[in-house]
Amino acid sequence: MTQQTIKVACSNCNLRELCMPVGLSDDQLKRIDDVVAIRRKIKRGSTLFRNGEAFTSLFAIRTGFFKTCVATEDGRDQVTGFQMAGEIIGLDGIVNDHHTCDAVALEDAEVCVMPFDRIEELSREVNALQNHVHKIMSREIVREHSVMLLLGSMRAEERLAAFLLNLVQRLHARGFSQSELVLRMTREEIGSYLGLKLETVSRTFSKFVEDGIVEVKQRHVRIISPDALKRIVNNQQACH
Amino acid sequence: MTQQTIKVACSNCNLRELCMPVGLSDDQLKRIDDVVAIRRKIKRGSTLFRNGEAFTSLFAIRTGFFKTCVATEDGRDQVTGFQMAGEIIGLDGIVNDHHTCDAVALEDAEVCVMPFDRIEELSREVNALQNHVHKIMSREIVREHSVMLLLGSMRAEERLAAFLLNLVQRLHARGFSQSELVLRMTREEIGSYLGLKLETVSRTFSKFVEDGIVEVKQRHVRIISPDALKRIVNNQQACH
DNA sequence: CGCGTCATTGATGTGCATCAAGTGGTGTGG
DNA sequence: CCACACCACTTGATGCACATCAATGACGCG
Repeated sequence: MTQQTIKVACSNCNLRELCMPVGLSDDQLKRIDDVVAIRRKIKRGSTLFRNGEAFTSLFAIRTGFFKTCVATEDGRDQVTGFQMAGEIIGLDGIVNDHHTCDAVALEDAEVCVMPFDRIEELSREVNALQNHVHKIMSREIVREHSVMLLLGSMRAEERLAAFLLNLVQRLHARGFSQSELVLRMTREEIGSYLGLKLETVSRTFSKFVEDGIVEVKQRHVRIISPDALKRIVNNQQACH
Repeated sequence: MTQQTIKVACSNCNLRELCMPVGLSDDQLKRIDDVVAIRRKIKRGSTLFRNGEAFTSLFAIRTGFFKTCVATEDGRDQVTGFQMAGEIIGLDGIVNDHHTCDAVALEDAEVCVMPFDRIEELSREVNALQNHVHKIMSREIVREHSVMLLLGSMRAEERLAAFLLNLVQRLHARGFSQSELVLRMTREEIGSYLGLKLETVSRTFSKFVEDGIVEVKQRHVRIISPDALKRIVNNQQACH
């Protein structure tokens, strides 16, 4: 099992504003340092947790990129999300004390391990932490609403456009380019997330290239016209 | 605005085991009574809350049946869930202090209003309540995962079969029949939830009737062979 | 260099959407 | 109490978006 542990602190972590509530006192921050006691390294392709495993901790992604996926007994599976630095995974495990999906590293990754009983304990005392936990879970619920809207009512082009815009927006919030990105997942994984087959994802990319909306070279994508993507998502005519 | 308030208590509510944590002391129960201070009646067709409205409270459904739906600017919308007695709605509002979906009563309904700041306050002191809130939110996340799986990878028959089984299972947990149910929503609303058009929902119902799996008379549905429905969901051959 | 993985592109098939007509149940007002 | 209007639903005919099947091409790695 690929696992390695490192002791570290949130108080001087540059992702703090993504994971943690703002406006904490030094004392509160130090107490949170004690909760986030350990880091763990995950090799590309291996799992952080699997469906059925006991739930003990939430994980804050420090570096790397994950996918989460659910499966049915008959072998169908579906990517439910892609997660990047500063995002929290493992929330699915709270309700039944075991995980109900797999979390797979799409590149070498490092996560902060946050034992959930410690989080509950501390959030009873630090109001900002309590509210922060609630907001993180609510945010995930709202995100999933928008995925349901996408899966239930959008066409292939709209889905891929929404996907690209969402990805680049989250990367931009982390200091990356607004227009260039490197996909960490395969066409098949994108398709699974968007409810499409990989061929359809590939064809839709090609169509966007033809239309001059993006440039694609393998997994490198450059968005030439974000406005065109937005118009596609919003189901509007191309106005040229 | 259709709104009427009534003062009541959880401590003698017959839905308590659905909404509330178990194993509370009398003292803790009494304090929760103070949080769940008022009830509100909602007429069929009117909204409990709307997208954009300020979020202040969660709602526990006491009687009646709701749908929640999200919408895009360009007019598309999607039912994200159907909720019945004992279930909690409004979780979407926590993250940004305003609601991001509409909650519409599909029949005359009554809800318990639970101001969220009071919930946070009390759950700092009552561990069981804190954990209960976390579990409710996690359960919603897991439920949405299964809807994503449904929308992303199931065919029409599988979707409708899964929908019926889920509905009847929840009704059964509330003391209703395992085999008979009355749909509170239109074919169009079912379709919106399942990512299908109303005609497809209707045709799929007809197919199930032809196959002797269910009887349908208007919104009255009797499930003749739950096993056949399960086989459809699990994508198995009809065995005989 | 050769193999495996991932991606692209074309040809064909199909499940569901769309368009359209008709039915039945319900509520309303004369 | 009946006639009418309206809405939800059903069913049929047709079309289309995406799936499926298949062949080929581009990297990357041992």
